Amino acid sequence: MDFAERVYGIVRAVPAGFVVTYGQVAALAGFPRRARHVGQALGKCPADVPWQRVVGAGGSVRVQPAERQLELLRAEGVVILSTRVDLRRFQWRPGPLAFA
DNA sequence: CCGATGACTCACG
DNA sequence: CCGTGAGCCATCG
Repeated sequence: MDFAERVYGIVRAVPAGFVVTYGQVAALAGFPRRARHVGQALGKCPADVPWQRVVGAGGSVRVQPAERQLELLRAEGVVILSTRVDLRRFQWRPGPLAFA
């Protein structure tokens, strides 16, 4: 299982209406220092991967143009506060058995 | 092989 | 809040 595959598996596990950060995904994948590569992998991910649910640390959107991602997130109920996702309420925390 | 690149992050001013 | 700079590291040309 390579890095990208793990990333896709993790992102697919994020429920609609929630988001995770690049660094968080990298850590969950077992590679805490590869936040940048999460983005690289998402750039060419399969269609069934909800890439819009991955944002930068602090809730910032790094995708250009950002409007596209913001639109998809709003559509699933995520509240955007002036170009930033309200992580306080929408960051997903994997439960103990999320990946067992 | 090597340097440039980048959907990152953090510290500082 | 904004810009800078420095670590980071796989991928690309």
